[in-house]
Amino acid sequence: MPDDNEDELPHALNVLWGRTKPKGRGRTPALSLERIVAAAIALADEEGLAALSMARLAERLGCAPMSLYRHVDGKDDLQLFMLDAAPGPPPEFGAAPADWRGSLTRWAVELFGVYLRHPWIVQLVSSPPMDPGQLAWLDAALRALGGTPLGWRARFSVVMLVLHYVRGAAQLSSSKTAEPEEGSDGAYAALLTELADPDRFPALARAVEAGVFAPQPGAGPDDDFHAGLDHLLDGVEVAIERAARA
Amino acid sequence: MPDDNEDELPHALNVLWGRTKPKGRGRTPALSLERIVAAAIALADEEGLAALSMARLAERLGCAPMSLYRHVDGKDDLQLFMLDAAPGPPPEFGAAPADWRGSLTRWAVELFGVYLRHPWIVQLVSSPPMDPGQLAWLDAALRALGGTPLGWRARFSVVMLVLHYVRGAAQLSSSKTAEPEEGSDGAYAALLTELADPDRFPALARAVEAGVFAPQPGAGPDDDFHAGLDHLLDGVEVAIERAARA
DNA sequence: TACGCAATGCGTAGCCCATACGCAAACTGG
DNA sequence: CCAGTTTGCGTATGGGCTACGCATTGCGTA
Repeated sequence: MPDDNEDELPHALNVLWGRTKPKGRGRTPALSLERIVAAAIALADEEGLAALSMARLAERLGCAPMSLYRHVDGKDDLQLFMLDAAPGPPPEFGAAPADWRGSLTRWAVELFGVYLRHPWIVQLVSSPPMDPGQLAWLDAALRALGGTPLGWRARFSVVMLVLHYVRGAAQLSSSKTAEPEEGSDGAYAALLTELADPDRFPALARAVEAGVFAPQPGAGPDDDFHAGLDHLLDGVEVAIERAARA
Repeated sequence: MPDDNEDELPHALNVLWGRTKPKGRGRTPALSLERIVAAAIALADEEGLAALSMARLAERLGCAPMSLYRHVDGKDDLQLFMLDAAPGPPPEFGAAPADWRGSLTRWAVELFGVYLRHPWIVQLVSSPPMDPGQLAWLDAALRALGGTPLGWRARFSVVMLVLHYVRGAAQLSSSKTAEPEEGSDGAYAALLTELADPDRFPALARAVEAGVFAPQPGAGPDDDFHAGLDHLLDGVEVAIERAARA
């Protein structure tokens, strides 16, 4: 693995961006980077990020733990590969779609779906994205705003706003879905009812009393997400109208 | 530690909410929960969450590793205590402040400061908050909207929106600040310049070209945060005006 | 065909980590 | 002074990541 130094980059990036030697002389590989990454993603999806260890991954692939290190520099590098591959391609729209709000909404909804299917992504993200997979999503979001009068800086700000919201909402949604077996929100609501002393937390007690944390009768789990997203995009719309008048 | 079962709660919560036995008979403690939590917070602040291990924490406290387990049920419980203690008290304002926007802005800015001083908080949050420390912040944010015509459900949605944004912005800001020694953003900008192929990522390439990722000459690091927050609150304002007309 | 190079698979071993268990130490009320 | 109680902590177990080096396998070439 320590073939070239090329940079101080995490090596996963050198591979992801195609800085790789041709190499065709040696033994035929029984393992491949793609298989390793796919197995790692499947394992994290099924049993959570905490269950992802090199040993368990090797077991799932039917190879010895140390064999993985021929294709991956270490666990951190493996996670970089996972972050690149898991989201898949972003939604498609032209360079300057007429309906920025619809495009950005579609982008947000699809990304929300990705995070719900791979909850570990949110826990893993720590540094700014530098891999092709995540940059493609970033580019798509910027393109959704291509028809607006916003400057590049404002567009980026808007995209980050939406991105942060999607991540937060997905994290909240997964944590409520994943834990107990049955009435998941119900447990949290009951606990808050007991803990929210009206003298100490007046507003919270009123909110609990109003049933904010109880599951909505006629609403899916994505309805809260859509409501918040609409608030957010209302603010973006204000900014766009303001920019159009300037 | 396994004194009462009281519930299926993580034990840290039983302590935080005052469900504790008086106990005054035994050996004088050389360690205390407060000292342990404070040392753990300091360690995570200085060397990052990855450097927080029971052994290193004990070393810092001058005791044996296993001594910690007399006061804490395990590492997870310790982290619950840290999450409760680290934020400190939220900003104060009355039950229904006249200036909701100013109040919520102050709340967001202070929370942003908390996250910048304790970057590990964002990495640690996974389940909905149930400790007094975090609930106090939640209550304060709900109170900031006390004078608006929004319903409780809408208020909660707005608070979550702001919370998600603050967390995301703080995570981005810390990851850029923490890594290299000098021109931190510069490195990311240079890398993107090299990687953002205009054919593959047209919008991203244009944004890089426009200097979006270069550090602003006459701007502090919080300016991006404030700009995004204002967009967001513009959207909240739209919702409030809409609710007032109904 | 036979040889050597290149690249892979993987066994061993070292270090760090969380923590169950049980005993020794220290203090207090009677 | 003793019994009871609570704390401090030594030992040991099981798991995790991974540096290192050797055996294995296939290709290109003579």
